[in-house]
Amino acid sequence: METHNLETRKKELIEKIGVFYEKWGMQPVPARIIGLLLVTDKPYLTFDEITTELSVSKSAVSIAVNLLLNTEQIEYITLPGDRKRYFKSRITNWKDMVGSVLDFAKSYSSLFNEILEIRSDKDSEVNRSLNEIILFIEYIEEALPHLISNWEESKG
Amino acid sequence: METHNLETRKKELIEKIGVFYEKWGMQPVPARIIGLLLVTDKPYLTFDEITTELSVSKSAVSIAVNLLLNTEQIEYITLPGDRKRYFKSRITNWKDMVGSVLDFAKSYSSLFNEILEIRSDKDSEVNRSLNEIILFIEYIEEALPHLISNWEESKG
DNA sequence: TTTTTAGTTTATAAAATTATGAACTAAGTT
DNA sequence: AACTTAGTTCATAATTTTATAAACTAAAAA
Repeated sequence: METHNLETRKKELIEKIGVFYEKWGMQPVPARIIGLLLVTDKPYLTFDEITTELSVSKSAVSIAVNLLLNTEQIEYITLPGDRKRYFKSRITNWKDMVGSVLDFAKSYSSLFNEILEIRSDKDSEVNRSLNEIILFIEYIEEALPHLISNWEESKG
Repeated sequence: METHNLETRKKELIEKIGVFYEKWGMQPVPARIIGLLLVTDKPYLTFDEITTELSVSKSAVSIAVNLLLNTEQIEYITLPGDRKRYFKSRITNWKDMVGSVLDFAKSYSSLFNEILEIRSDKDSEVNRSLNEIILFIEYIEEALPHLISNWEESKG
């Protein structure tokens, strides 16, 4: 199989994407795999292509790929009579991401509820703010589906 | 000054808050300071109260407190004729946080624009998704101020 | 002027994370 | 049956992060 190397500019962008995701707590190798799968023009990359394009050990790729599969950030297909897995980014399922932002907001909300319960100074500034945030998150939770469907409509 | 120790349940909640923030990439000590300032009933805590409540060294508190001040997550007041700083959580300014969520979305958007520019396969699935995400973020950016003002109204 | 207070800075130690190579597995090929 | 492929697992090494103690600073108090 012809192994066509990515050019320097693409490699640089992969590093940049890597740093971007690292800042949000992702590990270096998974972050660069995400970048690689977004930058490459090939619809799918194999395990081996990932190791060679990123110059990273098989073990690192193995661990990273499984992490990204578990967190549903990448997926793979297989071809009949071919043991290799063909990986691609799951960015096409980006609407799920919006849902996970909401899940994040809700986990915040339930933590804040716990804080409210333990505080005895019931009418402090902090209590008022925590209450407001909890209510605002509920409001967003309700409004978001409408927002999305409005957007879907607006773009036809 | 009377030093009233926090009870076990509050200490446990501070650890839980700490772990919550750590999962989002925050360092342990800053994460626990955020928790402490949310859980305590005192309106303000001094540097020294933070070190003793969290059983953490002065240097760790010094570094953490400055990090949290720089990222505008806490603030402090001073009292006349008193060299101590009195720290509190900036959670009361939570509406600014909503703005920073948007900033985050915009930084995502500009990264995705860079990816689009470098890709040659202009009508792939990935290109369509990246484009959609960029447009959706623009839409949210426009819609959010209205959403907030509607909420402000609805709660009177 | 000396001491105390309220921190900051720095060198170092301890712990956790990350990456690697080598050995291994399990399926498919020759 | 031996070999190759497509990975996985594990022990170890390298790097980074985090925390500490101790020395330091700058202002205020005694």
